[in-house]
Amino acid sequence: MNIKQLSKKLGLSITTVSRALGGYSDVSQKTKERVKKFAKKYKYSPNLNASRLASNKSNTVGFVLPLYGLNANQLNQSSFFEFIAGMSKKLNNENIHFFMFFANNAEEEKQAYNKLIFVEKVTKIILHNLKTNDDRIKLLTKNKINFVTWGRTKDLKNYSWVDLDNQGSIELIMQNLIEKNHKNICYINIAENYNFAYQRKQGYLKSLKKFNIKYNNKYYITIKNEEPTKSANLIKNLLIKNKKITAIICSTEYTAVGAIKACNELNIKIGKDISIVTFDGPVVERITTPALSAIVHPREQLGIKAVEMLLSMGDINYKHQNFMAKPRLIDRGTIHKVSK
Amino acid sequence: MNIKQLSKKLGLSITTVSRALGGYSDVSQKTKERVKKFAKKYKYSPNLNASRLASNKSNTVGFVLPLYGLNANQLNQSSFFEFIAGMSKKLNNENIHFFMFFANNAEEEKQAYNKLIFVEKVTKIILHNLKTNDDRIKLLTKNKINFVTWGRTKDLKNYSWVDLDNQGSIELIMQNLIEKNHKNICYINIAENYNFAYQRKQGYLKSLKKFNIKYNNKYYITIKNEEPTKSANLIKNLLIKNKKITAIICSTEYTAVGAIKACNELNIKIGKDISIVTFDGPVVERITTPALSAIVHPREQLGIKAVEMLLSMGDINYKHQNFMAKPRLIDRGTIHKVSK
DNA sequence: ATTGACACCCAAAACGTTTTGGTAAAATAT
DNA sequence: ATATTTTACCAAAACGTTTTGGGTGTCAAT
Repeated sequence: MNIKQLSKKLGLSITTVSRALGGYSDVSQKTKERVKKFAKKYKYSPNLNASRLASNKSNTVGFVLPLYGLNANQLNQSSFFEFIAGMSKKLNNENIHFFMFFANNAEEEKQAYNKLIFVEKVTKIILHNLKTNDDRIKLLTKNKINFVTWGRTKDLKNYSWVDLDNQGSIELIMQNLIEKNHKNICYINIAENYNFAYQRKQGYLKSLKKFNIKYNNKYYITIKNEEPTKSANLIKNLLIKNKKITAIICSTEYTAVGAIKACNELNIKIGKDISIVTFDGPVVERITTPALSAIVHPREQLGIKAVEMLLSMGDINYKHQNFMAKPRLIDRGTIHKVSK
Repeated sequence: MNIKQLSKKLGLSITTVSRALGGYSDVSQKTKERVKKFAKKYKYSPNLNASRLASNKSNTVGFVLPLYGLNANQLNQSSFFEFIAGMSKKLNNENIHFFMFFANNAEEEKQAYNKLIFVEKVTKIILHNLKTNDDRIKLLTKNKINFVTWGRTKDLKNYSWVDLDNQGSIELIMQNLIEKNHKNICYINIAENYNFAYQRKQGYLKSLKKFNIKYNNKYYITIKNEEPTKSANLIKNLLIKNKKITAIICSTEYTAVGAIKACNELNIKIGKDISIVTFDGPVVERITTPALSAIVHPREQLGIKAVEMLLSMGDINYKHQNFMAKPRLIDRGTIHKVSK
């Protein structure tokens, strides 16, 4: 069933049918309803290719998912799923399409963005995994693509973003630990060229300052290759050399796996001899006894907000917005009190 | 740059340019090359909407990813990523598009398939998470959609599939365990209405028979809600009541988390007092000391094969094919030898 | 010299929408 | 009663491709 056949059935012109379905005001209420009823009855759904061609609007949000590096064989995949779940909830409601490219390496990722813009002619994109300086922002701005980022660059100019409160969440952990008399707190971060890692470091440093604890550079480690066995060894070394350490904060679930492994091998009791706190790990959180304490973020909400912003960008008087998710610290019992 | 402008630059008709780029034989080799050179030079890429409208071909493979149930907040997300990585490698090469819907519940999932067929007008779909009897196969067959399934129904009639060797992989584990004198082997499965769970059960039973071990119904459990704490409690109970158990096979990584937790809490040493084997868990595998032994599947290869089949379905003399991935058992040291 | 086959090219139609630029009739204002 | 505005509709053009159904010129065979 196409619009021509439908209009014939209705005894109306193609124009009127199209405009009735589009909700235009130059069609009477009565006709609109009749058209919609018929469309439903005959299961008419406009040919998207024709519609997009004619209107020159894609009504599609683009997204590139890297399947390598930070995201490959790693746990934070679940964070993507949550974010995507949020996006798709909003998009399904609004009847907007969602087009995703998958990139198996950096080259494909770059290509994917170009394809989104120049081949798919998508005009709305959600960007994520931001670097402290991110070329993609230039590319999108230059080509007049509406975009919202999930994450931030160091320089926050002229774009809309949603993000976790990276700095705030580590401050929350630090405050909690320090209130329990922890002074020798390790933070195992990932490479700082990811801006969220950079922000978390800032939070770590700021908390130390706030509570008058001297920064000890042995206590701050960045791990590039997150392979758990490797991080386990690093952390083992750290614990052997620095007996004073009473708490470890892990930036990713993979690192937390390493920390657990290290503690097990050294026969250090988690939640008794040492506190471990991690970020958003759906599985590892629950593996130890007691279960790992963790920062939890409403990632789905982030996805919803991002799409909301993106869709409202059509308005002429749209001004750049941002949304920062509130972290929650769930103490499952791996944060212990240290005697003074 | 559109085809009209490009043809003007070339001094050729629109037809010839279109057919040159399409590789038709009624354009001279020389012209073809010239056209392609110009197309590259001026970064011409055909308007997909116009092209699809005119040719009535979508050149798009559809996929529905459920974000609930088995897949939500679970680990086997990584298995999707691997499969998708395979698909996208193949598709990116072939310049075929990949359209994905995300479904947050059963209703949305059903809708998503309908949208793929009737709105997006996709003619090729990859199906997964098959039930032992699966309605979707009827839907697709009825609407003449080409499809390949990842997984199988109980009834294997008239479709092409790729799959893990579920039965074979559990037989592999069983053989390995039994050779090491294990006789009291538990298998923790998930709900049997997923066909892969059903197949694995068959493998379990077959192995027992083969080695003349009597089936003990206390040793076979299915877990519906895979929440690790719950499985941990179930497994704890099991171990307390059945002291003879020397090996546990876990069907999913989440269950393995439960098993690890149970053993830790009961102070049973994994790899010494008890053997644990799991399926394809990228993280949990590596958390224990020694690391969990596991069945590993080449899921990426599965994705590649599925797409290959799907694309070759254009041929008139295509016959249904299937591909079963070979499992590997990686013994990382959690399989111990039992004294006779 | 004529015919047939072949290589190479093209104008126009078609795909199914949306949008433009109207018109006629009805309602309202003068 | 007439002029103006508003309401409700429509024919035709446009979007950028692919496909159809040709055509012309060249070359070899007769």
